[in-house]
Amino acid sequence: MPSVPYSSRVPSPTPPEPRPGLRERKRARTRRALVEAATELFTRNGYDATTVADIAAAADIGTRTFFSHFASKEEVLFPEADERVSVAIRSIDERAPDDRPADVLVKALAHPAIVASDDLVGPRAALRMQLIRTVPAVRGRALQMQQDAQREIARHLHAAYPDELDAVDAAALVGAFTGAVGGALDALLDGEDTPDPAQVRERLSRAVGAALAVLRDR
Amino acid sequence: MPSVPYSSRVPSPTPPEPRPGLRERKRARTRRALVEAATELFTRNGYDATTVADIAAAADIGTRTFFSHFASKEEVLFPEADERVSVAIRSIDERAPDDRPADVLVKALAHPAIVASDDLVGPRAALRMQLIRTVPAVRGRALQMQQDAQREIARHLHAAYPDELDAVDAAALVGAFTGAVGGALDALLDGEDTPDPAQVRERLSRAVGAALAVLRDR
DNA sequence: ACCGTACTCGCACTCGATGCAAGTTTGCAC
DNA sequence: GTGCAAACTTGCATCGAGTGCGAGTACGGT
Repeated sequence: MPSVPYSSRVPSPTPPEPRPGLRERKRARTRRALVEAATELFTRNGYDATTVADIAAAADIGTRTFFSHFASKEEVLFPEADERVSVAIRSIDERAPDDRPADVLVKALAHPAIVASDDLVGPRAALRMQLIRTVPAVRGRALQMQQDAQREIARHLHAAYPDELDAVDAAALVGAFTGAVGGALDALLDGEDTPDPAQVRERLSRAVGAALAVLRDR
Repeated sequence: MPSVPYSSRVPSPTPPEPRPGLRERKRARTRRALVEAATELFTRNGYDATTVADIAAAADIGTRTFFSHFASKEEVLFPEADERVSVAIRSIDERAPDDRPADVLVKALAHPAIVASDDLVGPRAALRMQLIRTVPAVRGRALQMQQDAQREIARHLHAAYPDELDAVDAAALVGAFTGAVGGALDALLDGEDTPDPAQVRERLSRAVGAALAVLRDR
């Protein structure tokens, strides 16, 4: 199995890991070194001016090896799986008996792990957001990941309400929600270089609420 | 001004074109030849197996010239500006006096030019849709275009209702709408290879309606 | 007929990405 | 420990997308 990033060989669905093992620890360290080197170089010299060879060299790793950890240059900006997706999934699975589909989504959005998510703030997240807004390749990748997340969530929502929502309805509902959040976030961060997290969250939930309200009583 | 596609120099907002001129006609013909050659080759051999050099050769044009018509290989799949965006904009500008913001969007969605849009059907559109679903680079590009469209529409909606919708609220509202449509469409075309246009449209509007209804009475 | 400009196109080059075929290291038996 | 297989790293060669440059060609206006 050549050319496919090795990480994909170790899905590790539920942690039955009594001990990571030396090999895996080394590998993780290398991976981390690449992420850090990339962050540093992107910040200092910019995304386009930084080559994959630069990153590998800075991490003291063969250029070829970079691609056994990350499938592409963009990938190094998204080293961890999106926390928010799994939170949304869990919100669906652990729904209250009398929750309507839309309630589940609203509650997921209010979930602590989502509200407190560092995806919007934090040192590396700031760089990520900036690059998403300025580098086409990165933006494209981010949008793809968002669409994948939507599909996944819609799948679960449909499974949770098989009688009331078919697959298409569920996708439309999830799309409306994530679309509202995404649109608001996009507008909200438009001119900002260092947004205040608390303020963003406040403004975001107001805007989403307003959008849903407008839809409700039109 | 090298390397920037020449087409971007000719936005031509409103047609004051008394005569295209030989030069422009030639250029347009070349462009068309490239699109057709690309369509043909993509269909026959697949996207990845077709190089830009192949396309240019098939159109009997220098490889270098391809990039003076299209900024990238993906671009050749989207030769004309998205009709739907301008329709949505026009729907906003020509709104009825008592239309609420959401009404405007709903009406735009029902607009003939959108309902009858060949973006989902037609020979080239089918190829496009298939490649969007299978080739990451194409999907990324399509999603970027959709986000650009959302921003544009939100900007106009905000301008049309400056007192009731600020920029963020407008973006959230438009995001909810387009998200619902996009999500439904994505799910709807999931397994289909040759979807029936009429049926798609019918099912689509039902799903979007359902999503909005669910939001309305949650 | 003349000239400026718009466009074409070949050439050389950079960079991201991949196949291949060694090497090297780890995990696991015995 | 010894030995072996699998996991991982790495250099090398190669391909294709995309760009700067500079020379050539054709159109458009005078």
